[in-house]
Amino acid sequence: MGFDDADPGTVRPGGRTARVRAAVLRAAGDALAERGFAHLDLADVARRAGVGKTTVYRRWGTVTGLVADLLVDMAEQSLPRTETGSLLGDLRANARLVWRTLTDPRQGALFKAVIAAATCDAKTAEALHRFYDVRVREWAPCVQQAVDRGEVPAGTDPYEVIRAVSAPLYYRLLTSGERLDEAAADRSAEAAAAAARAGVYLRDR
Amino acid sequence: MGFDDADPGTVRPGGRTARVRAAVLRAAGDALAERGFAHLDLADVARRAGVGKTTVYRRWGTVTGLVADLLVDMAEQSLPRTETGSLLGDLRANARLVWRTLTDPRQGALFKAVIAAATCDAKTAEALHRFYDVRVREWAPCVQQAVDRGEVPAGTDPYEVIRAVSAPLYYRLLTSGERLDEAAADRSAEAAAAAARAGVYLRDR
DNA sequence: CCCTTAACGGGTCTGTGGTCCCGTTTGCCT
DNA sequence: AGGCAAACGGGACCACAGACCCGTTAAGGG
Repeated sequence: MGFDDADPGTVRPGGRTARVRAAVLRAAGDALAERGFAHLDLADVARRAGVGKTTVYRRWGTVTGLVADLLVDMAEQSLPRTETGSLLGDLRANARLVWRTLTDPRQGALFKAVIAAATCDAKTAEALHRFYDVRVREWAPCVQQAVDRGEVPAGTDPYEVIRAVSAPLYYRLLTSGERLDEAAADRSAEAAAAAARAGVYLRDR
Repeated sequence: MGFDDADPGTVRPGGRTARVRAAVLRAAGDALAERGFAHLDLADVARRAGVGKTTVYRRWGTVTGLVADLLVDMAEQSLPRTETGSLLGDLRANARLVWRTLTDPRQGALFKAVIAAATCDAKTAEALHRFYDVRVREWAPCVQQAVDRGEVPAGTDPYEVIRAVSAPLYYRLLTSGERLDEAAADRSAEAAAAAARAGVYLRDR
């Protein structure tokens, strides 16, 4: 007795299994970016990946399940942050990175789709939260450095500052028809820096 | 010859037609809040509304089409803003209104679903943009009043300030697992006010 | 207060997204 | 290197979302 049968792909993760996963996730990203979350068909993903559709259904089961795994994969490939020596410079670098990502045709559409998927399924939402957690952690140190330099008050919450940089860009992407431009990115960095200097992001007040 | 046949519901918009629309939109909102965008079934909406499913398919056709009409309806019922006499007070009132909306179980889920739908269809996205445009326009005057009072520099873009208040709340709702609390609402209002005072939202620089 | 016809509703049909079965390939352990 | 079973692949199968047909109800104009 016992739970002999684990999820497919966990017992023999090497060789073919890994190749199949890579091909399917790649295809899923493409399909998601091109056709959007609502029109995603797992059979189409299988076709693009050159894989049997049974395989996709067996290993991922649903669209949201596939997106969740895609997010795990995306979280693993984190880009390193750049350091400029000032808080505003660092935040601006971060804002422009986000801006470039969201305005890139493939990436922008992909992020929209992934966010849509996360609103429809708890597991996927969890994966999305992890993804952003990784990104925020990567950039948070620049705020601590600013505290050490005396640019912002001690006790400033680094995570809140970093999130404040991205928030306006995502909000605009999702709720506004206006084009995201570089000026918007710089503005969001400046706003976050100004608020941080003013002590808005101090912990427990 | 000619395009005699307009969209259903446009030629005889009174009486039964209006009742059906109201019932269906109400049911759609309920279903969307309960089951989410991905699991929305038009036949289920019809059942909840006490209406034939043929009617729903004929008038709205697709899930995203229905959501788009729901957004038009939502945009029409705009709540009046409150005035407190200071920019920070007004922004805080706005932030708390958004916060209350997003943390309300039904409304919060509904907004998530509606945003998800908008990422999947251009028409729906258009409707969503209009919805937020209405909301932002409703609140923008408080920024102009702050300019008149000398609280923020002349040339400050009112729309940018109002959007800056909502952005962190929506960003957190969508990308973070953490609970949205009143403190977060107040912080977003303070951040927007601080950035506005610092001249971050000045037009054309 | 009719008459026209826009709009609704039940019933039926069909295309396709998703499941299942079973034979084949290939990791991985000894 | 050999063998066991994990994972894959093709294709048949099934359930149901969504289209269609046609008879019924009730707006709205004269």
